[in-house]
Amino acid sequence: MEEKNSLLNAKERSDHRLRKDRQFSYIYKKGKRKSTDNFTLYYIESKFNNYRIGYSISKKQGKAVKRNLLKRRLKEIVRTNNLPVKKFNFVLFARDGASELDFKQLESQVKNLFQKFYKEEKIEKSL
RNA sequence: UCAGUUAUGCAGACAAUCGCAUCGCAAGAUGAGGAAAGUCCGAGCAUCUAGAGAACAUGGUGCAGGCUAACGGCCUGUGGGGGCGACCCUAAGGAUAGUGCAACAGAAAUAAACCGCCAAAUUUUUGGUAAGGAUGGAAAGGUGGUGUAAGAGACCACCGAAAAGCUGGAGACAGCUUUUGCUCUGUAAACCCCACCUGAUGCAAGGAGAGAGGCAUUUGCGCGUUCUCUCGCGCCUCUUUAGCCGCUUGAGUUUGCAGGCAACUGCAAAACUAGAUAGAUGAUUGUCAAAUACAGAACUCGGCUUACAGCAUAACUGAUUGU
RNA sequence: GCGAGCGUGGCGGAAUGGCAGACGCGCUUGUUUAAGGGGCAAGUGGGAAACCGUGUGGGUUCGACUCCCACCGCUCGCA
Repeated sequence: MEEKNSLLNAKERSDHRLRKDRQFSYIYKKGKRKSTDNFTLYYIESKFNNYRIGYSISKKQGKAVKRNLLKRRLKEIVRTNNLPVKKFNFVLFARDGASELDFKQLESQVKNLFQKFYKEEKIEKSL
């Protein structure tokens, strides 16, 4: 099993990222979702013993610098708190106003969002 | 000291922990901008089956000379405009090559008599008159005089305009002289004329590789159109979502010397390492007076335009006070 | 990244360089009706006024929605 996974993920990088448009559309269409004021989390179960996450930030959020900064901060928050769970795929969608928040506000909102997800799926995980 | 003009520079640094991208066996090394932006111009490069010349078409540029690979850029000047000044702004060829347009107002808009003035007749007419009024963005050069019935470049002085000549300058143009009639409204960011330039499409180009279909045996095809010349080739259409190449060292940068008023050029030396593809720089803490503006490479250069916190430096101008 | 187009009342959408807002929809008032709907008539950019108004700022012109330049916003195409 371990071997099979490593084979399947041979081309994947170590950062557990979703990158293909097809994967995004699939999760938007088939997945469940949870929301806070500025974010929506789409998620779906996966058959692999792994997780992957994608970030979506529309052009309405601002110019390139603002969008890049927001995405970096989201990636940092997800990484340091070890939020995602294996056997799931996620899309973290930033809604209007998200780029105006500072790092601490972002962190509390994203944590909140994942807690909602844990509760729904009955996953035991403490932050 | 106050007010101002011009030019230039910086665009956080260092340390610690965790994390990202490229290269590398590894250790490790390197890792966004002055505008990377807008995509407004000019090129390289690639493809359209190759190239040269002429004419036309299309689009563009527009004071002169120079710089440049090139430009609609830059420099030095000329004319015009603004400022006491340092200095700044300027799409600035041609309106006697032709055509078009100029609403409303006004008597009349490129051609004149509405009011007024003068004369004659005489009770509402005729003739003269562009000085004055009124309209307009624009009304037949302007001001003052002579003159006259009243007037008028009809004549005179000064200013202005046009043409010709001479002088200076590389030239744009400037200065001077003479003559002319003051005959000649504005608009070319209206068509246009003149001079010069100009094939199209953009790395989502395209290439390698892979695949499918159609036409056909000497006609056909080959960069907007036509013609001339030299040539070439079986032709046409479509797919390729993943990956590979294109993908970074260049008309480049810095320093020194030399030439040039300058833009810039020549020579010598030195250093050079972003190349991603859901697209790499973040989080936390400490120190510096503070770290905060505009903002993120996407084939590559040269410009232009626009955005911009906090400063720093140099030269110059005007005013005031003191010596 | 590259390319193309658009911007005028509340909405759609006209307007040779010459009174901005034709025309349609909507809205308001009056009238008709027992009432509503419908019909008919009038009005409808902002402002007390001066005046300002065609995305914004300049320019050309006597005069600009229209021509030129720069910027802003929106839409579409190219995988």
